[in-house]
Amino acid sequence: MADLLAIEQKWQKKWLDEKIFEPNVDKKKKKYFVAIPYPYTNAPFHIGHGRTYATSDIFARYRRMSGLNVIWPMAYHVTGTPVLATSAKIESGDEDTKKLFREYIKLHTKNDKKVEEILKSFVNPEAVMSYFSKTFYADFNSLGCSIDWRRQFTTNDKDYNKFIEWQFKTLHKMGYIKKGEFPVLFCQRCGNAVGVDDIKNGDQIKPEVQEWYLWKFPYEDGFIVCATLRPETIYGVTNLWINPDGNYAKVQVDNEIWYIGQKAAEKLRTQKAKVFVKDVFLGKEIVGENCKSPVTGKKIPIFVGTFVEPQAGSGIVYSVPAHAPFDYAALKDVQRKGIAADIEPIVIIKVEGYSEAPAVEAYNKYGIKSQNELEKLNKATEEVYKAEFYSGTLNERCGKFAGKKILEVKDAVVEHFVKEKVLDKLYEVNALEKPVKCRCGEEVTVSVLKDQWFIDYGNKEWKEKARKCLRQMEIVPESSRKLFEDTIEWLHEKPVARKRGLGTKLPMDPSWIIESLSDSTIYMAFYTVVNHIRNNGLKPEQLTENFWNYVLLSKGKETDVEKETGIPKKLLLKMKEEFEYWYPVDLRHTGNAHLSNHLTFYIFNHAAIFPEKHWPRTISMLDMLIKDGKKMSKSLGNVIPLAEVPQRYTTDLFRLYIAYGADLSSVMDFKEADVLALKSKIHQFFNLVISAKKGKTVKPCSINKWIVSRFNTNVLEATKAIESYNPRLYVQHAFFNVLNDVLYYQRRHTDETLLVKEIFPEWVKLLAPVMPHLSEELWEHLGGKGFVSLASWPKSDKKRIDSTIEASEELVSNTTADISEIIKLVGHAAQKITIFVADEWKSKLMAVVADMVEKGKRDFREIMTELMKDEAMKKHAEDIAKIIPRLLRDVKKINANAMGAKKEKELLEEAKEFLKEEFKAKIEIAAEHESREQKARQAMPGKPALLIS
RNA sequence: GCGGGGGUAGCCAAGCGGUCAAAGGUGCUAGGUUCAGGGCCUAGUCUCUUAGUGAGUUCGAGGGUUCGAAUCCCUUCCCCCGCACCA
Repeated sequence: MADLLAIEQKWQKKWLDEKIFEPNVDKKKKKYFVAIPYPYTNAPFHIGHGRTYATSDIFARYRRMSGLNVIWPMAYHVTGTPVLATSAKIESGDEDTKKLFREYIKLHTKNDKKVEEILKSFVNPEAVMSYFSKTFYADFNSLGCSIDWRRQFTTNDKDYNKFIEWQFKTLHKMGYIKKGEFPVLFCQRCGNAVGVDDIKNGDQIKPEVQEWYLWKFPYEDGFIVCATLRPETIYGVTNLWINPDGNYAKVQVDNEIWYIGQKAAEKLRTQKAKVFVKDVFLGKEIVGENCKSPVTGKKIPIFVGTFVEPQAGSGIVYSVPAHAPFDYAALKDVQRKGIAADIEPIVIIKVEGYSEAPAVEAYNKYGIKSQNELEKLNKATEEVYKAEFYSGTLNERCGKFAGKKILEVKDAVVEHFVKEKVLDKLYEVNALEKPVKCRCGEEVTVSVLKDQWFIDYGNKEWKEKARKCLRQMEIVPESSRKLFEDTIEWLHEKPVARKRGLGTKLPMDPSWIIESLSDSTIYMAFYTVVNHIRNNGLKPEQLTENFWNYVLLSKGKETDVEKETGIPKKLLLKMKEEFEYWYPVDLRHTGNAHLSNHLTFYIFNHAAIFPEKHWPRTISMLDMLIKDGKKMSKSLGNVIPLAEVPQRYTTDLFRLYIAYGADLSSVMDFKEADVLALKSKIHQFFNLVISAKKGKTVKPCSINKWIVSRFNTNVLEATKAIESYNPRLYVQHAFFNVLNDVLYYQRRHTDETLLVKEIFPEWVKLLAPVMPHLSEELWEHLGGKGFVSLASWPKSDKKRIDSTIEASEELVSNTTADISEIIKLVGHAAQKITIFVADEWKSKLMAVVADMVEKGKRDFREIMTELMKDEAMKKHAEDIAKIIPRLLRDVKKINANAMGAKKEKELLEEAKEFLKEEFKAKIEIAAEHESREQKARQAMPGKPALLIS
């Protein structure tokens, strides 16, 4: 058995040695830029990464063979906190971390002493980065990836920093970067913002920032503050509800006095500049008093509401009885006690399908009797809110907002009244389970960060540009487009910088570091020039704003830039030329997990900075990879490192399995048993090609025409599949279908000359994208010139695709199958097999019926009449009358392409030897009418009758 | 909650108005093979029937459109993913 691993290593070395994947600007050739997200350097690759990279390589190799000048560069992402965290943990002697990384290192290093040395060096983040970039390089190569390695860099390199600074200055000038307040989940003890990962059971309890709106109702020396999620209902307020036994406080908040729940006052401490409790009181102490509506100035009384939770929101709620079932229920309760008799629900929302006041209607419908019937009230509330939200419109009582749809009015209301200083916000930690605690044990709060830097994906013009960019792009799979559209819509201000981590300093404010999702959006442009920067020893300070403006945006004059930076004009021109040749990115291929962040940012940032001609072309995505039905995870111990792939399976086998195992758009379940089952197919293929014998001449015969036709069909289909980013279908045609055809061909025909001379060289090329190593080896064996990786993609010759000949062979193979079946039923081997070919009139019959059914005529009499117009058919009238109903009942039995009795007989005669061999029996072929056998009458076009004896 | 994707034979997974009892793989069964080493080939694998081209019931469930539906429409149940400051 051939040593496939050795073959693979041999070719990987040759590819690198001969630098065949290092393309240069060639204006005669169309370029194709493949840019796969650079990997993050704090853990080794596993086979999940392998799925992304193997499929990328298939696309890159295909494009290269189809004549494009393909470039696929690669770099390393190191910005952010994870690498720092790793180093910190190693330094602190964290045994779990050490153990984990020791295992990682062992994947590439056998020597134990060396392993420990490397591990020790990891206290330095630089060492972690450089170590993983080296192993990544090795892994990419051992996967056979056709990468141009001249352009590698890390995102912490000085020149890269300069590039990112330029990007952010540019965005800042456009007004897309701004400063503002921002609420975050925060741990007071750690003094840090906390993400889901930093929170105990964070992934399960799903902590989030809940935003409450606070309406300020003027009262005495300040305001009574009510929390709501529906600020637009303010016009319908009749009174306030307060829990009589709840703890409340008179609080100084900045320069105002607020009357609010004590718990709320605590929450405000981390959200407002100044919060000072002046006095405390129980809810009942202000029951019966009045405040004023902040929008109408109307008198608003305060009543007892036992349903009010003092800890939630501000601990005081306002009542909108017309639209909130809870409020109406509470109102009825107090009215029963003879209080508030004069209060009537104020209707402010018009809702389709509801009477005047939806809450009143729901209250009656559910038969609610008190504010304590939580279950019914919650149901009623949900129903009313939904209806109001989707089909409600504010009515004439709502001032300048009258006539607006609820769906659209909220933001406008908020914006207006925040300006009027009667509406404010309160943030609260919300989660499926409370309290929410940091890993350190401290309870998580919401803090409002002042002076936070944002990137404003909410900007209207920018969104419009992003939409336009998306519209022009090809999205694979197309079904994901909607998700992109939605993401573009909901994205808004995103914090763009942090205080911690590696990365580029924000040029507007160097105390901040640009966060790592934001520094990786347009870096593909950097690939096009980084080799020149490095080869010419350009210094970071030479890479000024004007330099980038000139090279990447064609702004300014080279002489001016030369003067400013000292970079020779010639070099500037060269870099600009290179950028303009390679840009835009043609293909970005990555996991669909990146859709709602990275990939959408990629679109946004390109749309902002570059002119339309440099906007990205195609994004293709793939789903994740799981192993034997389970997610791969360290804790399950089922992670297969990519570094083990060559030894464990051989690379081409892995690639074939990855490409074939699942559609890109679905989750791939990696089953080792299936991979190994495929192994035999690869060996079969390899041996088939390598041991085929070549004769001198090819004798024309129909089976030869058949294999040529079939092969051309498969080339056509395989090409279509790979063009539409479907590796699975490509492999099915290029590998499995061709293999099956060749095997069948060999049964039918012993001479292999045609295969060796015409089919195999093309087949090997066809397989080169998915199995590049074996293809190179076989290409060489077959006498191909140069590398198959650089050979031209097989062309499908449509003239040689002959559906008649394929159908003819189907007659033979179907007949073979039928014979086997009957032999099996008979239970003994056949001595003589008689094949009766259907008479000519049956073919005519088929043609006529097919034609009529095609035209929508399926009436028995009509068809019969049509057939009887033909004199020759009349004598078969009785048979015809039996056949037609059968055909009509089951349209697929109509053989519209019947080739005729004569042709059928010829073909079977030609296959006589084959059948004889196959069944070791005497074969006789006869026309239906030549025989008296009853069986003979069963013959139909394309389906001869059989008699076995 | 909002948004997206999906439910196909023992399992995985294609198909997305007729050529569909439904590709391919895997599992299982039978036969063959000068086949020792996780081979290879052929056939079968919803039910019944039959010396094959026959009948019935299937593609989460229930309705509908159509001469015809796994494929289109409606209702319903179930599963997965995203909702950010985290790479």
